[in-house]
Parts: sequence; C-alpha cells; structure tokens
Amino acid sequence: MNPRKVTIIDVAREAGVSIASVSRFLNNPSILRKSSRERIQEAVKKLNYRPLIHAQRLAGGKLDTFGLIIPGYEGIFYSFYALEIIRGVSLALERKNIDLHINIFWDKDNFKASLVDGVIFADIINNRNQLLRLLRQKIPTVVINRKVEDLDVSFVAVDNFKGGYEATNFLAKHGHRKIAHLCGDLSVQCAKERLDGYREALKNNNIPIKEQYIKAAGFSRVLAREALKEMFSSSNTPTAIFAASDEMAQEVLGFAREKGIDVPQDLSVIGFDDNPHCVHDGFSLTTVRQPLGKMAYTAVDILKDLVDEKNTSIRKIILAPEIIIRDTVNLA
Amino acid sequence: MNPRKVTIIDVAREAGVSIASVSRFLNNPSILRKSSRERIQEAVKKLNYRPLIHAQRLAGGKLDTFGLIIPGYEGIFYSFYALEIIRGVSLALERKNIDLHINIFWDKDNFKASLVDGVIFADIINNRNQLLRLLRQKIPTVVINRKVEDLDVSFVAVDNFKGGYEATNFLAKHGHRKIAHLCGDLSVQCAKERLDGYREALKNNNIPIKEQYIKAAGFSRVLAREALKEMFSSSNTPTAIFAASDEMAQEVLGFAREKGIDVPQDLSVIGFDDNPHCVHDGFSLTTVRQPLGKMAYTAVDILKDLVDEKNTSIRKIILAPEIIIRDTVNLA
DNA sequence: CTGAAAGCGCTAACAA
DNA sequence: TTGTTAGCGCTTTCAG
Repeated sequence: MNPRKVTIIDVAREAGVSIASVSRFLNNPSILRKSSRERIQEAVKKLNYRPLIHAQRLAGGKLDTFGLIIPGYEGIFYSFYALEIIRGVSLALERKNIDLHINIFWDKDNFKASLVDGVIFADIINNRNQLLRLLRQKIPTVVINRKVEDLDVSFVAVDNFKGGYEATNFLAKHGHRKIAHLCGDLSVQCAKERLDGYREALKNNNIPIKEQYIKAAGFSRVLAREALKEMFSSSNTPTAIFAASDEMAQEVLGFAREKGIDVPQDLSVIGFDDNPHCVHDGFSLTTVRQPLGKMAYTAVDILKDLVDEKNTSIRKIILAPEIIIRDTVNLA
Repeated sequence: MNPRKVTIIDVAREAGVSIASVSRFLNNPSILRKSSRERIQEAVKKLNYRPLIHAQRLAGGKLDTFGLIIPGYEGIFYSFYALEIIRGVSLALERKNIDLHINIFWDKDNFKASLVDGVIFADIINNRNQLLRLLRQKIPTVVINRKVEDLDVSFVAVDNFKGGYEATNFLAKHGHRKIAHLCGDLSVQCAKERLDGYREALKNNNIPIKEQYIKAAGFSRVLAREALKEMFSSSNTPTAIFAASDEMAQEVLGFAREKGIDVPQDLSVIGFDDNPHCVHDGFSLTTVRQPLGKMAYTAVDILKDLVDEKNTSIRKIILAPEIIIRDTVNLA
C-alpha cells in the first residue's frame, strides 16, 4: 500500500479501535488505556502512518508553526544581521517545539498567513506597508528589530541610539576629539539612531560636530571606502572612527593598512554588530554587540503568549547593546 | 467580521453565486463569465478573503510547495556553501511560482512530509539515514550535492574529482612540482573526491605524491592554520597549495603574509568555492567555482517533472566546475 | 457557464 | 476509557 495514502481509518482498522482513539493517540496518548495505546502504536508503525498536517489543521488542531517574515534584499544571504535573526528565531522555536516557516519576500507578497499561528516580522529594511497589511489580517504579530511606537503591535528592538552613544562616548573617554562616523543607510531606523547617538555623545563631551566627519556609507564596503578616501584626503583627519557596522569597520582597517596608518596607534576603530566574519588577520575589532539572540527569544515568548491568548497586552521592549572591548581602540 | 473567518461561503453569498464558482475563480477564473468573475472579484476584495491553504490542500488542490532539507550543523549559517544552495533553490522556485519550505534538521527529524509535493535533499554532510527514511515515505525526491549511485533516486552533483584534478593540474602546468593539498573533512564525499583528483593530477604529471604535503584540515580555518604551521616547519616547503575551500585558502594567505612569504611569487594558492567573502585586501583568490546555481535549478526542474509525473525516470547528473583565474597563482 | 453535493483526513463534542 | 458523528473550508465530479 502506498504509504502516502495510509489514513487514520486504516490505522483504526488495523488496531481494532475507532478513529477517535487513533486521534487521541496522536494528540494525547495518556488518556488511552495502555493496551490500546500499544496496539495503535504498533499499527502506526506497521503501516508507516503519518497524519496529514492539512487535515489536522483544518479540523481545528493546532499547527504549532510560527512565521518569520523577512524582506528580501540584495545581499540578504550575506547579511550577518539577517542570518543571526533567522538563527536566533529558529533556536528559540526549537526549544518550544514550534515549527518555523520562513518567508523572504521580494516584490510580491506571497506569504500564506493561514499556514501559521502567528508571525514574527523582521523589519530589517523599511517595510511599513507589508506590516500594515499583515496587521489588517489580524494575525498575531510581533515585530523585531524596529520600534513601532505608533501602531498597536508588540515589538522587541535594540537601542541603537544607546549603541551609537556608547561607542562614541567610549572613544571620547579615551581621549579622542576627532571622531568620525561612517553611517549606515540613513533611510533605515537603526542607522539614523546610531547617528543620533553619535551626535549626542559628542555634545555631552563638548566636542563640536563636524559635518565632514559624518559620512553616509549605506552599510556598504564600497561606499565606506569612498567615504574614507574623501575623509583622508583633507587635512584634518580623524583619530578615531565609529563605523555603523563591522563590515564597514573592516574596510577602515583595510584602508588603514594600505595607507600605513597604524591601528590603534594612529587611528582607533569601533564597529557595530560583533560580526564573527570580521576578523582581520588576527586583529580583533572593538565593537558594539547587539543582543540578537535575546531579541529573538523574547519575541518568540511574546508571540507564544499572544497565540495562546495568555497575555495579549501590547509589549514594547527595547534591549540594550553592549560594548565589546578588543584590539582596535587605543586604551592608553 | 473577523477577516480570519471569512470563508468561501461568505464570498459566494456576497457575490450571489455558488461556492463552486468562487472556487473556480480561485483556480481557473477564465472559465467564468466575465460578469460573475467581476462580482466575485469584488466580493473577495470587500471581505478581504483569503482561502485557507489547509482546506485547499486537503480537498485535493495542489500546494505547489517544495521542501528543501538541509542537515543542521554548527556553522551552517556561516557556510557559504549551504547558503548558496538555499539561495539557488529559492531563486529557481521563485521563477516557477513554487513555494519553498526549508527544513534544517538537527538531531530530531521533524520534517512534515505532508506539507510539500516533493523534496530536494541537500546532503551537505553525510546523511544517508535521513535520505533513506525520506525515500521510504515515497515522496518525490531529488538529492543535490552528492552522488548517490546505489539508490533509485535522482541527483545533481558537482564533479569534485574533476575540480581537484583541474586545480592541481593547473598548478603543475604552471611549473609547480611541490604542490600541497589542504583537504576538507575527509568523511564527506566532496572532500575525498577533491583529494583523489589531486592525487590523479600529480600522477599524470609525474609528480611523486608526498604524504607530508597532504593535510586534512576539515574545512576549518583553525585546522588549516595548524596544518600550515606543521608543513612550513619542515625543510621541504611547498611552492603551491591547493586548498579544498576558499576559507582555508584565505587562511593560507593570512599565514603567508605573517611569515613574509610572497603570494604568488614564492607561493601559489588555489582555493575551491569562489566564495565572495574571501577577499583579502584587494587580493583576489584563484579558485575553482562550483555551478551551484545551475545545480539548484536543474534539481528543481527534475523534481517538478517528478511531481507532475511528466518524466519520472531517474536522472543522475554531474556538473563540471570551472577554474577562475585571478591573482594568487603565479602565471609566469 | 453554473450549481448541488460528495468527499479530502482529521479533531472534538457528545454519548455510552 | 472508547465510539459515533458532525463538521473544518475547499475542490471536483456530475447535472443542468
């Protein structure tokens, strides 16, 4: 018999019980008498029976599946950030025995809401419309990676302002006054906030803000390189650089090496992300680590509560990043 | 009305037609009269109706979803190879409008076969048992990344022997006779075949095989580093190294720089993968590129034929890799 | 071109 | 503790 066509009826017949008992065996075996349980067990094995997920779901059973929606963009598969989010969420779900349905959407929105109990929406790049559409469908939703203060939705985000502030302040406290900032893509919330934090830190340290020290480099190594060229072609070069991502910071390191600028002697560098890919011949980057794992499992917890209707209050959570001191900032 | 509870019945009532017509609208609108089609269209929009996937599937409609099964292992999210496979498959499926259900399995096999029409099994590390279990379930299956000559299953793989052969031969043809090989994890088919190719190429070039030039480094940078230390502590150091992955090749480059060994003047290096992460301060690695994209869409094509029962013959396809000549092999 | 009605395989009352 | 049975929302004959 084709194993793909074995149904609950076959199992019931084989075991000499009703289909209801087989169903009970599947969902709550402990309420069955031991002997029937064993007979069903045997029949299941013998027939190689596997319940049809779709039938279970349609009949009102739960699917125990969460969706993770991520906007697709060029380079997402090379993005440490996006991958860490996927990793964090899948780990958090594994512990809870919930399946993960990942949906990366490019132009067309082909997310099948009916496949999941709830959704974690990773708003890595700007994507408010997609979020609104989701919310309209009344699916339990938690946003990660972005503060959504103006909507009735829970989120878990990282305090990027604080990250930018701490990084810059760290440089200032170690004596730097010529601190440049390589910004990310300023149309994205996190990049903007890191810049704001940078500005605030300079202000609090009584360092005047110089616009030529602030360069938008869109999280791109190529753009970072260009920004650096420009910055170092003028007379008044910085003694420290805060890059809004480790990728860009790594470009700074490469640039410095080529130009014979000693890091950290002549130039201190601090990045953002704590990206393990960014090792530079044994050089370890001083950086700002985001609690991505914590973000993921906090979001999963909140969504689980929502789905189970245990705690449906809207929660807006902001997690603090942490400075990781390594080799690229002169601590003298 | 709760948008999650709008059913086909509501739409039918709203449009003043039968549910059968709404179903036709969903699946094959062209057979409906224009006027009804428009009325249904309107009702769908007004009620924000979305069919329940599970009901559709259960009722015999197709799901148009393929599964991609990948064994989970430490570092999979940092693995260029695994990510390229995911990327390739998702691109190939996107063109065909088929959904992708990715299943990364760690210890427990929690793949829900009933969610998909067929499966692409990426046997990156050894995982024959899982494959056998899958085959037993009679799900249409295509294996990628591994030759499975002894089972009745189609596969698409890369000719790793040829890759290893060509890489080594390339070095030999450019005058090298002291050619070392940093092997990958030799319990994995591809690593073993690259080594075999290396051996064969040496033989054909009348270069005696020296076992101290062959070091297993498990695709790991750390192990590669150790192997290099050992290799370069002896007297008879190689003039060329073929590394079974770009990651390991990159470690060679770092090692050489530290030791003041000039690449490619004193040491030629060739990698494997064409991994864009492996850039080394403007240095471009000569390497062997695997046709991963082609592998992915070939596999998708085969699986689609299987699922549609168009061509159910078993196909065993081996694709040739290609040498990418760049800066790290001395062409003099 | 359209409607009525019979399932798809399972869960969950309700009864026994 | 177990069986009977009514759906879940949709697709698909089969008539008309």
